[in-house]
Amino acid sequence: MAQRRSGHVTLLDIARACGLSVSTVSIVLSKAPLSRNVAAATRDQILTTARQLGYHPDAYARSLRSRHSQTIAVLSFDLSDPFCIPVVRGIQARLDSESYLPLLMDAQTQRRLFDKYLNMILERRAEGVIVIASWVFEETNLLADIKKNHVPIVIVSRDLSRRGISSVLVDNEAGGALAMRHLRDLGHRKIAVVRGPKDLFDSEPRWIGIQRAADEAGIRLDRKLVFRLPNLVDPMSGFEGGLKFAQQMLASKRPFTAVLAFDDLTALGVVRGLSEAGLRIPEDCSVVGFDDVLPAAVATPGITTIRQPIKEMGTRAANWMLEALDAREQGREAAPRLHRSTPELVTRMSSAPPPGKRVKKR
Amino acid sequence: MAQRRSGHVTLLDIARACGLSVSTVSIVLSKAPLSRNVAAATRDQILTTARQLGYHPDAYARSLRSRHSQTIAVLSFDLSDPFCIPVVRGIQARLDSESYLPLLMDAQTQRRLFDKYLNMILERRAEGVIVIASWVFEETNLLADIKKNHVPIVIVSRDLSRRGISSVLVDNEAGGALAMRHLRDLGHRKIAVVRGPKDLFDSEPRWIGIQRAADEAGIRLDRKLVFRLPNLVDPMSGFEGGLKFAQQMLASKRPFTAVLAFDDLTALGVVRGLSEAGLRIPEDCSVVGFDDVLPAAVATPGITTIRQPIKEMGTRAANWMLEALDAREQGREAAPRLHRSTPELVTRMSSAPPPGKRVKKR
DNA sequence: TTATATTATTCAAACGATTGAATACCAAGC
DNA sequence: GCTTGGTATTCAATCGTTTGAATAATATAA
Repeated sequence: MAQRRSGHVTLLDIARACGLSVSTVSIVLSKAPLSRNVAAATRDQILTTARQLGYHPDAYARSLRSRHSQTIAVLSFDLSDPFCIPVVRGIQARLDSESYLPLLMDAQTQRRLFDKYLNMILERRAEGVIVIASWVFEETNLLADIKKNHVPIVIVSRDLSRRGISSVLVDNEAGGALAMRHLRDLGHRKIAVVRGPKDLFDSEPRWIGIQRAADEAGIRLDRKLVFRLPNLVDPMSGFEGGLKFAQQMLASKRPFTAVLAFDDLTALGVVRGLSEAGLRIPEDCSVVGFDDVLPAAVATPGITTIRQPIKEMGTRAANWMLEALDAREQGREAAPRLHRSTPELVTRMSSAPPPGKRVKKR
Repeated sequence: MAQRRSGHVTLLDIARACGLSVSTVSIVLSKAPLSRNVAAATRDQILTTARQLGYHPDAYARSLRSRHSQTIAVLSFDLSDPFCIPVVRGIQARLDSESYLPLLMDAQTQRRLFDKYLNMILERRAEGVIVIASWVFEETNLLADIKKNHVPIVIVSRDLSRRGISSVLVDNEAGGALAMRHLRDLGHRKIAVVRGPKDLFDSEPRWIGIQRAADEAGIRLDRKLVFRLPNLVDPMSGFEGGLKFAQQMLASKRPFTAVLAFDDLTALGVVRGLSEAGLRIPEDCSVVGFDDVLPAAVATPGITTIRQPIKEMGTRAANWMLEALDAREQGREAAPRLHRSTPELVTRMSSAPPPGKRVKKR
């Protein structure tokens, strides 16, 4: 384990140990085309000495020279949101077989950190950026710096395709409608709704879908039973919002037999609020969420929800990124794309026919 | 936005645009000591041109030269485990003010990925590694390669201090005892236990603490009501294990009024299993978890649990890392340390006195 | 025997930044 | 007029790797 001035073993160390030049060693260790006419004996000698000395090529030197960082930045707006991890998993799954390293960054819902990481992405010469963000945050020129440097971008959970950025997200409107239709099918007519916060992209289309399906079913939504979450700072605030609004619903004395929540955490908050008031879920009131994240699945009763194919969305984003990188390699510029994944109803235990209308079993 | 052969703006671009040498530009932009005797006019000119051209220093070139990657790797055994994120948050919180970038890596409970990332850590010349791992995985020489290269290591959630690695973890034994004493205080005598899997470091000490507290309270644990989780592959398997064992408990026909679960996900599984059989939590049976992760807090009933100060543990780990880096800077080698955080009982709604023993309110 | 190819290895110039040493300029001191 | 001492800027080497071009040694063809 020969150590030199720097703590790490370099090509030069190996070259010296073998009595060869740095070039030869490099050619062999990086499996360059030329290595096919390096004598087998020499090759073996280099390989074994490298192993003995514990050689690890310096990614910095290599990237500097080769002009490839082999890095794809994954900038998440909030890693503590259970939504993000499956996206990341999907990305990792696709990137695992490639030689790219996903560079995970967590903006923690803070604009300052978002900017800071954007800057690091540029400095670290990431070859592409996958952004997981539902924020609106006046993003007009947030990603401008990235685009200016011709770094391909793919965004998950937000439609920026008209700004020229490839986007993959769930069909929120269809999802909202799906949730509403599920409640209608069960026989509910009086439905409370907790809408998402203003600065979240998903909020509006989901609400539109809900209204559309309500109209189609001839259900009139009681304005007093429609709430709107304040801006979220972390996943817990969705829960707390749901809890608070559940109390308000009850306090309003308006009749309702089901609650359609903006997302799963909100739904869990609603369940808590209603339960504390002595209501049983789903016997006295149904609750439906959105997303299908882990906490919704492991709660009891399990939350009926609209599933986003989260992991698949991540994989798709990674796939597009690889294609964009390929295109750029060939001098082309990949055209921005848009994909709306189809949401899916996951029926768990938090929804059932309204009280006094037990038509289906359970 | 002058682009050169590489897509990025370099010092040379700025130097040319200003009619100065690369050195001067570098000195100004990197705020080197020499910059104090660069004429103010020159300085301004450089600064504004840099901004205009959209200059971002190349981290690779800089690190290669300065021999500092400004990177601390954070290798998590499974990011989808709700335990990991708060640790990461704690690390980020401490590192945010420093110029170090946390390089997040997710081994997804796969040995192969763990190795792969370990290798990347070396290649990317991370200056330190914080490992979040409770695995046993015959780690004898897993981290050997890292140590050989004199990269400081701090491990979270595992005691490797006798192997010379600084370790911060919760006092599992105290936590186990705390949980048991809580149930005893409520009046429980017949308690089922779901032990952790063999290859998880936490399993044994928690079990020891539970037994110790049971002994002290004169509680005899019914062997038929003690279960052991199989090895976990993801957070859901804890849930499924709890669910399955709850069914076995009931099938065994042995009497019990409380369940002490290995962790929160397991506790949630137990709650589900008992609920499906018609038992009410906590009226008919109490359930206690361990860790205090998000799903335990947002479930209804909220899970009574033993809280680990997870974020603080992350912060401490980061702090030690910075100190170790400092020490190394000065040629010293920081001595390995060990900290056992004090666990704390968080009383929620899943625990209450046993049926027929309603002594306390509620 | 000389030219030509093939095989095995090395030279040397990058990549983009940093930095100790060098240079040029100019004023002041003797 | 020559040194001394700032001030302002540049030279040139360096970090560890890659790679097109060059070289050397050997084998094959003419």
